[in-house]
Amino acid sequence: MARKSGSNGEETARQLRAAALKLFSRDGYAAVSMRQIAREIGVQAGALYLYTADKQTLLFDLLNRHMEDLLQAWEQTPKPDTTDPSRRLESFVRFHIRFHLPRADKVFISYMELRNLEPDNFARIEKQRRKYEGILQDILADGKASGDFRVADVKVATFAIIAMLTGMNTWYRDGGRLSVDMVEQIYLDMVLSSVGATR
Amino acid sequence: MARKSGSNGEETARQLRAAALKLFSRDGYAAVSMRQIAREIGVQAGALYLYTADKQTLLFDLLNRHMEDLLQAWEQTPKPDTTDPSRRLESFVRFHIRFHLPRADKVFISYMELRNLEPDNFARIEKQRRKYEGILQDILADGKASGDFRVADVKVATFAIIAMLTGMNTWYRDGGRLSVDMVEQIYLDMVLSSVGATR
DNA sequence: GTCTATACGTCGATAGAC
DNA sequence: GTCTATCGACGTATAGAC
Repeated sequence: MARKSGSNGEETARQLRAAALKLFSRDGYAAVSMRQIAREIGVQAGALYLYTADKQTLLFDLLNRHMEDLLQAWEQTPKPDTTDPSRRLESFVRFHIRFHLPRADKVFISYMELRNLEPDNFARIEKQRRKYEGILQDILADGKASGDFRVADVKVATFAIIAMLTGMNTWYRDGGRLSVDMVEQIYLDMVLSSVGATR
Repeated sequence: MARKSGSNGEETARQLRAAALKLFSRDGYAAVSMRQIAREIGVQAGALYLYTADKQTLLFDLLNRHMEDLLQAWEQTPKPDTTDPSRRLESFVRFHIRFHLPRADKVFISYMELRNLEPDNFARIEKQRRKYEGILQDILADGKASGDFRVADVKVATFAIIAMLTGMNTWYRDGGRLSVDMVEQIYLDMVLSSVGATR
């Protein structure tokens, strides 16, 4: 199974994605060269092309994997055994925070480097993003219909809540003043309040 | 006063900033070349260096001017003649939306290109940003102290509200489904609710 | 699987003519 | 104030040796 030498196709491919993620998130896609990425993992620039068709594909793979992981993680999250919109919203908010907080780099490039995707790749990522937003949008729509939420516009509320939650990544740091649990509770309270959820 | 020829120092400098803003916001600082900017305003690349020391200074000037405009605009905004925290928060929210919505490009690069600032420049912009956030933070702290707001953590609430509001720029387009006034009212309601403001 | 070498283009910035 | 010409460095990507 494993190769005998210090090199291994799968392992190098993994290192390549890790190095690209690190450098893209720190310096930005356009500012990072294939030479830098190669240096980071200790190979020559030419060798990278054994693992990726080109730089653009490397970026797309990172974003695509991230969105697939996100959607799959939601699928596999146990759902509350209730139709109560407030409990469903709570479940979504807690999931969102717990998925996004430990993945700051991936979340960051998924937002910042969208414009560096070629049109076809951009469309594919956007489709996944809309699917994720649709989860929240459905919860808000149900809560509005049932009278549990006071929401003037479901689409706007969806954008507002996602922006609020994802903004957490810009300031949260491990070992800071607040624990993940505390932050989670604070944001949960604000989100529920913002849609007038009965508490 | 005005020069007689087709060229004019002040005017060219203005065109330079406008072209840089347009291209940086569309393609990103790192992806835009000085040659592209020069082509955009119809001069040669070398001529740009009459108006800016280098590319980095050009970026810093854009961000610095934007932050100065923001802080100055707030200074000049009439304040409600009341100490009611809800009215002060309303005033801030309306100001934020009306200032940011028509300046999508500047807001965008002020956030996206922060990492392309050299350390000294970054520190200066961050200082201005913190000053702006302090305005909201003070309002929330006062509202919490007076019992008008239910806010678990003032700093977190500040970040959450600014993220929610600024996120508007990622989706709002002129001539869309909702007018500025409608969007303003929707966000205002959500912000007030999120801090449990008495309404 | 990784290397060296290289093709070929573009970069930021400067020098000096006009 | 703008131009042309140019420097030296670096960019992505490929070819072919080992």
